[in-house]
Parts: sequence; structure tokens; C-alpha cells
Amino acid sequence: MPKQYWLMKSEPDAFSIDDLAAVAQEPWSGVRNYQARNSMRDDMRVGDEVLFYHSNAKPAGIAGLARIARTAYPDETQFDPESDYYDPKATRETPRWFMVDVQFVSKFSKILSLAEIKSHAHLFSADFVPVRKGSRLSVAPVSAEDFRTAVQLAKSKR
DNA sequence: GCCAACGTTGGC
DNA sequence: GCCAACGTTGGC
Repeated sequence: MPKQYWLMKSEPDAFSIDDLAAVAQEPWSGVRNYQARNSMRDDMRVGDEVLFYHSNAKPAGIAGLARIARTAYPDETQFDPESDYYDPKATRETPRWFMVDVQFVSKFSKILSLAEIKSHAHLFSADFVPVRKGSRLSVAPVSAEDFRTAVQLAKSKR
């Protein structure tokens, strides 16, 4: 399968691009959306490239790049009654939620804000998640073209 | 804090 | 299987 591209959202108050840089690699636990899970479980491959998006941030936008370092395996937090992400319907025999490992690649010198992305919406496909109204997917596929465009835009900033 | 958009749940 | 109610996401 050719390399694929993704956008993954995180609230920087909880886990930012700086946090990812500090740990180098992180299990992406806590995803509790079926579409996002299916993308991680079925489609992500080691080496896939990721736009790391800060949501609920000032400003919101793409903060840097990451890559997939490990394919999907069961998210331990679903089995932990103490966890916010506990799922009583999940069992170790039939886990419901999966996670991948995400590895830090780079932090943009300046965040590519959502406002900037929208002001250049014509450069992106209509499917590009940040320009799609009301998109709430925490993990979403991105076309190779949109990925490249986002990286170029970010790097053209100073 | 507001609220639109969207996903999930559960009654029928 | 439909769909209203509800909860959450996420930009502003």
C-alpha cells in the first residue's frame, strides 16, 4: 500500500506538539469514535505521515508533523475502570478500541492557523478536513496533494 | 460561554 | 430501521 496521509487532532492543553516532541513517541489512546478507530485499525501503516492539529486552541491549526510508528493494537484505557476512556462493553477477547503509536517529526516554526487555511481554501480540495464545516473527526485521511499544500503553506510563513 | 454540527443512544 | 433526544466537539 502506498504511503497515506492523515490529520490527527489533539487539544494542546491535554497533549501538544511540544509534548509529542518531548516524548518522541506516543500511544494515541482515547479515540472513541468509530470512523476514527476504523482509520487507525484498518488503514494506518508505519511511515504514514500526519498533520498534527491543535484543536480548542488559540489559534487552532496545524502545529507540526508526525508519522505513524506502530500499527493498531488494543487501547488499554478501555479496560481500566479508573480511566476516563473506560468502556464496560469492551473485553480483552474482543477489544472495541484501538490505538497506533505516533512519532514526532517536526514542529512548524509558526502554527498554520485554521484562519490561514480557510483564507487559502482554494488551494485545498473540498475534502480537506479543516475546511469542511463542522467536521469533528479526530483522525481523518488527507490526500497527498492537500498534505503537501499544507506543509508548503506552513513553511512559507516567517 | 455560546451554539451549530454532528455522532450516539434508545424507544418504538 | 427510524428518528428524537441527548451529549460532545470545536470554533469563535
